[in-house]
Amino acid sequence: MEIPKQYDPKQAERNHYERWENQGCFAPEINRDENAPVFSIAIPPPNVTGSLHMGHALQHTMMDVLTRYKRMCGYRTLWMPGMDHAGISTQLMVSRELKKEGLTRHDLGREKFIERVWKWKAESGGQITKQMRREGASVDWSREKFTMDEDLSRAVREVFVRLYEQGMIYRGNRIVNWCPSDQTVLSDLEVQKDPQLGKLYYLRYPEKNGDRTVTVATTRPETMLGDTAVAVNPNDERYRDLVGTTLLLPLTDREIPVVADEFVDPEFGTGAVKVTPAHDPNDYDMGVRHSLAQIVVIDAHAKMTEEAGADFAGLDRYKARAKVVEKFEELGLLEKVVDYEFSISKCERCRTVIEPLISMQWFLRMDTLRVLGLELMEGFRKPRFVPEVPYEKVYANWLENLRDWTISRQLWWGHQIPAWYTAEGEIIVARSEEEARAKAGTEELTQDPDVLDTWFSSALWPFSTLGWPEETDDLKTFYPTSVLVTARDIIFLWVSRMVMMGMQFMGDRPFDDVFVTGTILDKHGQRMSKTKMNGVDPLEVFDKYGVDATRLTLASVGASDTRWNEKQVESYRNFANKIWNAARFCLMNSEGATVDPSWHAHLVRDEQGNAAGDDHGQDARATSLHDRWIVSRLNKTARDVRKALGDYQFHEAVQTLYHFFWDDFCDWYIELTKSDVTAEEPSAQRDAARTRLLSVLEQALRLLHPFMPYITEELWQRLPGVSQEFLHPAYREATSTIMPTIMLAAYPEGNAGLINEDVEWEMQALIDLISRVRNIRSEMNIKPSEPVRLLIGAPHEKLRSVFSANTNQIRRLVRASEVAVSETLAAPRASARAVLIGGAEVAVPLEGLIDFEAERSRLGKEKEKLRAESSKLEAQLANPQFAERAPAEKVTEIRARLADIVQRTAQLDQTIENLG
RNA sequence: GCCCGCUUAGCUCAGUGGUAGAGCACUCGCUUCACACGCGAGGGGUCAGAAGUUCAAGUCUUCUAGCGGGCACCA
Repeated sequence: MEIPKQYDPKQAERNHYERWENQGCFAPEINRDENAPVFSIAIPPPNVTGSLHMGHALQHTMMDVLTRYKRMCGYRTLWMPGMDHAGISTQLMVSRELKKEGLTRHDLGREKFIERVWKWKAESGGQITKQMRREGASVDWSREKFTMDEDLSRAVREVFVRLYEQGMIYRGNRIVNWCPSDQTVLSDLEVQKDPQLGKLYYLRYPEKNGDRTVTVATTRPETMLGDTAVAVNPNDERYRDLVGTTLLLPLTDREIPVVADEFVDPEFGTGAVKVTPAHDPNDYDMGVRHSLAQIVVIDAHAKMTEEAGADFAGLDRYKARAKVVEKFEELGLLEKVVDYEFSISKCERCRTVIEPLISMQWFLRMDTLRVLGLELMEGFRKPRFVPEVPYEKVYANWLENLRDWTISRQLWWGHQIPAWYTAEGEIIVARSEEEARAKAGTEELTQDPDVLDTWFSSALWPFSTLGWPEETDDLKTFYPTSVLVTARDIIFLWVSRMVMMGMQFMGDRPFDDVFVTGTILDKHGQRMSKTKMNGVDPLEVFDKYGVDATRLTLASVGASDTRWNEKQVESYRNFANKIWNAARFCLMNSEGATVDPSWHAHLVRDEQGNAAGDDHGQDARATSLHDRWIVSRLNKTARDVRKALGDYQFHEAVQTLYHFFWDDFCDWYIELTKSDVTAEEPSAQRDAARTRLLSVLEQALRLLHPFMPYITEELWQRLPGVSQEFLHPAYREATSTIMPTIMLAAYPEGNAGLINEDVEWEMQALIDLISRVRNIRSEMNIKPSEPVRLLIGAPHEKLRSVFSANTNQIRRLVRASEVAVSETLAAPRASARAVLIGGAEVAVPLEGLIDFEAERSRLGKEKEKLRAESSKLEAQLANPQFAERAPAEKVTEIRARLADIVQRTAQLDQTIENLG
């Protein structure tokens, strides 16, 4: 059998995904067990313009691990894939393409432009779907959804109409965040606050009837052209007599009042605030409170309007700023300009500085929805946030201070708002134009040109993708979904909105659990971002180290932030290679054997802990200590992995598997079984050992599969004897005609009856013996090729039989020429010795080789370690309160440990004395 | 200003009251018939600091320092 010495991930990655997908292994229908429990995940839909980044790879890995794991456990699993239409980004992308052709979207017109977007999507959108196949993501592509699909669009219209009819959606002229570059309104969440080093300008406004001036401070002098008042705090002594008086607004012929408002902080600036209701959210509110005029001096392109006066009309906002300052200076009304650090609102996508503008938009009232979202957190159907701290609180905090959500966008790409206007300006909200005409009783209708915020449709994702508003089987089966796996920054944007919409329209939470992943930072601890150019491309990592190794790395990140560490991927690449070579060894020695998943069945212990058929290796099936031990280890591993995954402790699951495979299986089991397995002559004993080895490997591959789908499938397919019988019963019916696959094999159970602590203790003694002798060899500088003799003294009868039964293995692993086991140790003076578990001792006679000084120092170090531990334990026991208050079992444990150390110390002393 | 998180081996990180761990890096020795992406043996930690609770604290409480994040305000 020719198997390369090095694992080639690319080859395995090419071999299996297509078959999995084509054979329908990802679809829930493959499970024919009517009573199967259900597991479902709705993918946080990636952006149609996006391509895979580390954050996706991280979340997809975790979702896929969970999905594959649950599938192997026999759940009816659905991981629903899809994308959102990313209104602004997509429109920008296609507009940029048009620009290269010398066109704008207006040249094409709305309809042609939308066609062009669909064409773009078909040709270059959705890179992520291809990349997800590379990741091995076991999503059901037959159900793939896109937020602009007709069925999802219908759900959007339905929700809009219902919310409107309930009075939760309204249209209003209010101050909003406007992006002068994208020419659309943005929600609060699409606005990014950036720190900025700017200036604070102190401007003087003269009194109408008097000689005084009032100084106001502003970062935006150009807005003074739209001022309609100056506000002071009602309790501010300095300005009390000014309240109610009139000021002359410079550069205009306007007279503005001084008003008193609690909002003004007397401590800040001059304590007098210019009020520009049309261009500042706080001023807008003040304007409403004092019935001030709203004078629009800046337009949608951030240029000054006619209202700003002839000198300024048409100027860009920054040019106007300079000009205003210049004029104030000329008039002697500029008191001072100081450097000032503040934060400025920018468009999250294009980084243009936001212009607060008064504009007619659609809003979703948040008060009722907020209550739904908060009530859920107190109810018994509350989603479990993992980690609970701090995300449960973050989520609730945000809900508590929410402002109404601006849901309209001045774009063409998106769900056009299902609202029509009659010639008289009456608003008709309907599911379709026909319905609108019927409602209005006229044909003369114009549809609102705006579209809805992309997140409006994303908020419906967990149920719209399952067929809502129809009561489909999918909806009944898979809602609520089992878990949402997502990044921190999506909690507000998406999680809370999905919860509110789910509660409103499904009457239930959209997911049972919310797992919030950590963030992968660059090696300096900075967030990866396009602008910083510090991102690591997951596809490059796949190419360099393989998908499976990358998945293990990502799964280890868990819920806390972690710096990207390529060395870590390398070590998992090495792990994959280790798996490959372990399998290579098994396969190279597999003649005469086939995998038998139930070979260990006779080892199951009953409730009293007695092993059925276990008569210490005398059984015809001839299980050795290491066979019983690896079965115990394997079941413990399965149990621990299951527990870890149940708690979303991916890192712990990976560690457990890594340790089991490398340390237990490779370093000990394979090494201990080698002498049986590699026998030249065929024999029943040899083939039985080979069968056991292959069978353990097969179980190990199943354990690893959810994390490392490719290598496990690649190797599993090569195992002799794998068949339909290996699959979980739920899949046998549907898969009778297809090739068996490890992804539908039953996940190992972690059977408590197969965990045997006595066996583990005996094995530990054997491992201890071998390690101690190896340590002696190394410390005494004995050449690896030089055989040694071992004299073992073991007062414990059980251990004597363990050592005696394994003399072959011991000889092999420590290169011993002879292993003599007796009750008490009688060794020549010139021996190196070690004290072992269970009161046993080992001596390695080293006539002429031993350096007595070195040996004394080696034993001295040993004793020092024991002394350190015993003094700790003694101190603990010396405290009378310890015995009084600590649990009895703890006291017993400590006493036993101390007794053991005392005994070992005595043995060591004896040994040192014997050295002379 | 309010809230939260982090600080453990040289590095990256695990560790939910009871013997301080892993990977990488480091030292020494090995072409041992699965694997040098390997094998064997080692060294390395007053768990940021202080005080407290407890029989017992890396783990719980409070405070301090440093780093990071979120929210509000920012005239």
